[in-house]
Amino acid sequence: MPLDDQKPFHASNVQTLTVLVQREIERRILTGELPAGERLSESALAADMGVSRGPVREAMRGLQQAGLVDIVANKGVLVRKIGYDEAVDLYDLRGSLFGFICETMARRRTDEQCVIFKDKLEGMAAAIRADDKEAYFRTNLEFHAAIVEFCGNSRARAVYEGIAKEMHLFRRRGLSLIENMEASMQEHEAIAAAIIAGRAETARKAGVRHLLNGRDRFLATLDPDSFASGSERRPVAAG
Amino acid sequence: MPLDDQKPFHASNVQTLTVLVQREIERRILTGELPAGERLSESALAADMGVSRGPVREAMRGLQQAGLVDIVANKGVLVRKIGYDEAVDLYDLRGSLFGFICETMARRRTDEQCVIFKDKLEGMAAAIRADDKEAYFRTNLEFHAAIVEFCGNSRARAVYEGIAKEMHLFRRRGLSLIENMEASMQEHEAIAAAIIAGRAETARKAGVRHLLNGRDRFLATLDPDSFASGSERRPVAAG
DNA sequence: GGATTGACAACTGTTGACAGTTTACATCCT
DNA sequence: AGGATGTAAACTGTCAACAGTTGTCAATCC
Repeated sequence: MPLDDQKPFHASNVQTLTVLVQREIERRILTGELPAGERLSESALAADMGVSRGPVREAMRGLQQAGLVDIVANKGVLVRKIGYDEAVDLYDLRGSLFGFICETMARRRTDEQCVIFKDKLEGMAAAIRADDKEAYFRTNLEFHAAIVEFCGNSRARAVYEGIAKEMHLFRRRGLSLIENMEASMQEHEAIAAAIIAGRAETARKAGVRHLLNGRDRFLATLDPDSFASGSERRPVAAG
Repeated sequence: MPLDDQKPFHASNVQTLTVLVQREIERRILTGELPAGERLSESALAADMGVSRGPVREAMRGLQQAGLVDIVANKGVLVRKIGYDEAVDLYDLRGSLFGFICETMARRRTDEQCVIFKDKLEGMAAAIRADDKEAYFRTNLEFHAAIVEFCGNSRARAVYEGIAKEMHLFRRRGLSLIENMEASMQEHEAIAAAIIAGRAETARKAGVRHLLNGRDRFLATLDPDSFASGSERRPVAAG
């Protein structure tokens, strides 16, 4: 079982190979180890991980449904390649989902959640005072994760996280640390304030705006020609 | 190949058994032929469809990612059972998605789309005048499908349709024809007017409201105890 | 009588092998 | 020389068999 060599005593090997394989391939895709557009060979992957082709094929089926790979009959499986327009679409969709999640948390939040929530916020503020971009990046992730977790709508959470993973397929060119921490922080404070106050619609708008701002910041740093090297549309749309 | 016996001349059998099997099982689940909570035996399904277990297992993996079944290691696969709270969550999420889709179509709509769109609307109006509930139900579906297609955000469309499928897991108790056609029609007209006028935010709100009204109409017809016969939470939440 | 234990049956997880398709390459014809 | 054609290698799709686990049921022990 070459996938996890160190096998703790009673680690209860109740983990299917398929799950392990899927997780591993997903990791390789998300880290860019397997770049977008790459053609994946079942045999090669199976041999590389020391398993047979069955689990690999099953894992592929899961990754396809998650939108990380495309499967073409009798040809193979390709790491999905996302064009400019699709990237914009994904940002918009994710923004809408995040807005919904903020709105939902604003409706359902509990007191203890608010406490933890304020903690994350303070963590980010501290990172700004220390001018520690790395720490800000980390607490920023925690802040977002907290919202998504606390919203309490588990299906929304799963969909949101799926879209987020999918976006790694194109965001992996210069892993944008946040440049303008102050602006980002203001948006976070607006979100947090609305959620804590229980103002659902305000929270929604703040959440959407935050992610759309992120979208624009990202697209601004981008030469559109760096996209669409595949079979993609041009930046006509989204008007 | 017992699944599709009639094989047209050059129908290019470039269809994987896995896809066929997945579609068939999905159909059985969506029609209620395989009820929620049912335990699915790979061997039985494989034998029933005249294929081996491999394609069936792969299909299951896809259905799991789609949220239609749960897979438990070494025990089997269960048709997913959705509790009351989860149903509410799904309605909310779907409503938000539909709002986003309406908003997006309002931004991107073309003239010819508007023409087709008005056609569907007129079809519904005609069904109301004829007091033909069945026809209204059908054109209603077409109306919704048109919006989802015309919004142009293919990922949003896929996610939305996935959630819609998932909701068949609990909506299948009395397949609600629309009782109050007039109220429903007014909401449709509000959506259509906003989309045609290009008022994105208005369209979004109208879309969300339409689906939330549908949610409330559905929940009202429901004895909460008819749910949650599984391992589910109670209607405590959503406050 | 009730609980525990052990064996058996059924099923899932995984593998290796076979069949059909695609793709690349070398050969042949124009 | 350039293009078409046929062949072979590589890979995917599918299957049948093996190994390991789970759950059941009966026999045994307290």
